[in-house]
Amino acid sequence: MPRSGADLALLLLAGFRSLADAATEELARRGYEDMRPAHDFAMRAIIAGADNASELGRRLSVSKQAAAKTIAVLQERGYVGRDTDPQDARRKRLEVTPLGFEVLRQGEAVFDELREQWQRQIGSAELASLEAHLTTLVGARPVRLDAPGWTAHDLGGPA
Amino acid sequence: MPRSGADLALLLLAGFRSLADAATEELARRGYEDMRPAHDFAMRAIIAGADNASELGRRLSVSKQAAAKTIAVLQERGYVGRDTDPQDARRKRLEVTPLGFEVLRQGEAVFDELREQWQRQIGSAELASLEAHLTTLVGARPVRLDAPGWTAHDLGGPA
DNA sequence: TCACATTAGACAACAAGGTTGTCGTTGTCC
DNA sequence: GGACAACGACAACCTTGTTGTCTAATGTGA
Repeated sequence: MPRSGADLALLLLAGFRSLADAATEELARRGYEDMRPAHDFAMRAIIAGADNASELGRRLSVSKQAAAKTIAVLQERGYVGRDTDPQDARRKRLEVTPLGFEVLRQGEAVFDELREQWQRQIGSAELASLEAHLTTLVGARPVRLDAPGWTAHDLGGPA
Repeated sequence: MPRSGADLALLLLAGFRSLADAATEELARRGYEDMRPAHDFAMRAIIAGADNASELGRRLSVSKQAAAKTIAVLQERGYVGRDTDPQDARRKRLEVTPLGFEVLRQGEAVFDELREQWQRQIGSAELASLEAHLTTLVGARPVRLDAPGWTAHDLGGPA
């Protein structure tokens, strides 16, 4: 049982990686290779209204150039489409394709399965309370997505 | 309250980032700029016996070349020293310097403070149970540090 | 209406932290 | 002694970020 604060941090990271790695693996098994959480986040942001690169960058707290790179990947794989905005010739309007929606749907299903596994392991009430407590803690000191950055190395994993 | 598996994953990530960001900020405030969790992990591994680059790579589930790069940074900042091994001329023996130990000590103090904050927020018993449950879950499906990599972008933050 | 500031997106250069592959040197084992 | 393993160094490259600069399009205020 961890006692130090550092152990607690590591535990949270391990929990996240455990879920995320399993999800990525399963998604790859289902034919969606190289899907990464960031792609998921980006697509959701696009759906939520960030329909151009600059806006997407702002939503993800990332430079517009970085957002453009992510979009390029997503577009290459057919998950998002892009066409010029009739209202503003500077903009390229983004939209998630049916294939993109399919990936999102499957990703959600995979995560839900993983959560059910956890529920079976520690019990429904316990998992719910764990989530509730974490929500309290995180809510009290909200994640600063614009905080100093973390890289794969920081997070204990190879890239 | 989160219900989906994806929300759970995000919650864990948010928890980690919340702690880690706060710790890095505080450490920077105390004069240790550019300290990253990876540096901390690496130093601990060195202390735990990974006293050469190849071994450090293995412990961190990272290539020996990547480990060497991390060591170079740590050495440059005076946190670790290196000298040739009298027993084996191929090896360069690593050792954490007093300055390195000082950073580790302060890092620990910072994390412990953060943990205490959390304890005050949700209660000692609750935090302990959260940790215990997470340990169970993570232990049951151990974090694969050699799994497909996660980058800062994946983790929702800029680099 | 015209000048000026702002914005979108493209492109280039670079940083950090990884990867693989190669190589020379050193150790170990039969 | 010779084959093989392992250490560290070096180089090339990938990914995901970052700035900075540029052009084209748009908005705005005198």
